[in-house]
Amino acid sequence: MSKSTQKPHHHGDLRAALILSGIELLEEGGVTALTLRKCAARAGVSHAAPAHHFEGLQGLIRAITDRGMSMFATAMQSKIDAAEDSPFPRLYAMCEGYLNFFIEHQALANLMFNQKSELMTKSAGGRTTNAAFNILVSACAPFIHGPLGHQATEYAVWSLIQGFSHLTVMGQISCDPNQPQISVADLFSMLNLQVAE
Amino acid sequence: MSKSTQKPHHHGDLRAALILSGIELLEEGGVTALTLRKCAARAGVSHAAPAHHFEGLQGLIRAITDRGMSMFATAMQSKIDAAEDSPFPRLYAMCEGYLNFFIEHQALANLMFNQKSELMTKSAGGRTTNAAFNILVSACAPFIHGPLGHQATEYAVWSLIQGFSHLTVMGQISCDPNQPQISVADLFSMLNLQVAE
DNA sequence: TGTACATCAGTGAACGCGCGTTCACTGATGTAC
DNA sequence: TGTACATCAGTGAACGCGCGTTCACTGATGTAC
Repeated sequence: MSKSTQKPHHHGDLRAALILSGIELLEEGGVTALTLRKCAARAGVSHAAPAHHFEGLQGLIRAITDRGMSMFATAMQSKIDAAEDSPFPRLYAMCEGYLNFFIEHQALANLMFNQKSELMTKSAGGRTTNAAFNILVSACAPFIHGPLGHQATEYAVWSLIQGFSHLTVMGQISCDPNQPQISVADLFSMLNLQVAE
Repeated sequence: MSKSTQKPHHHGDLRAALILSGIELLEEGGVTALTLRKCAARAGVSHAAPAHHFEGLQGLIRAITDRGMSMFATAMQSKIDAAEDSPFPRLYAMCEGYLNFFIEHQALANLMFNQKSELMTKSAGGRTTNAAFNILVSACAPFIHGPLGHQATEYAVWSLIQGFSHLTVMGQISCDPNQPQISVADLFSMLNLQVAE
């Protein structure tokens, strides 16, 4: 709450600081490096302090996941906003945002996508409270057609970019600059997409 | 080595037993449940015994990964062997083996695919020592064509089935029996594949 | 075939470590009057 | 404006736990002669 330039004795926003510290730890040392004690140390408080803000390590992880999801949505949306306003460029921009997020926040993405959750499962209305998945659904919308409907398109696009991002980050798909690098557009040229009339 | 039906005092094949125990622990409790002490207990030996067979926990994890890769290759190959001997059925069979392995060995698959490794990175000749990836490459071979060559086809197929398997296992893609289930064939009908002449 | 000996796999006690959690406490903040 | 008091965030010592690792040991196995 405090906007004073003096560092208040009562931290001010320890909760946010702990989430940030947690993300840093995650990115430096992977999920095994994420502990309450280390987060507290990095935020400059005693190791017992986090108990006032989170329900154990699981609570912190939940908060980090939420923060990550919002960063993820932002990464995709800002790419889309910078793209030409037509279906293919928007789709590719979304996917580039997806891939970049994985590259820039590898361990965080790993944490987010290695939890059993239904954060991204659609409700009957096709929407969810998860902003990131809604962005993906919107980017796919112009391409929905055929007997398989939206499910095939969305799952194909999602699976393709999820798998590609994951394999890239894990070093399975060559990042060697001497090798010809495959682009998102090249990858998606393999997909049978056309703008529905 | 011993094939005697009597349980020998010197375990006989403790190394293999520890790998098996490790896989069981993994599948029961995820990667955090995988410890040397628990593996030893499950294999019925003292907790110091594994040190004679593995270089620490990392060594055990490496051995489990290797075993997992071989199970993974077998899962795909046996599906292919049971399929009609033509390109599409073989490709779909490979993918079903891929998906089934993830479903049946979730935590093991997770462990295998969340390591930075180049196990599956192709050498210049397009082959690798990894049997699983060679199976995937072979299944893709009939479809290679166009200016993008083998890379686009292989990466698209691999990314698609990897993403789909991962998202399915993580519960992101609905497994609700009331929802229309999307099949591997439906998914791959979205991919622009044709048998090269 | 028998004996002596080296090798090797597994034992069990002990160690230090980092972890999450608890608890009485302190000191700053906010509020009632 | 001032005082009394409740609330709340952070402290620091202490706890028990499971972990990997070490080490002297034991007892079975394999080998040389």
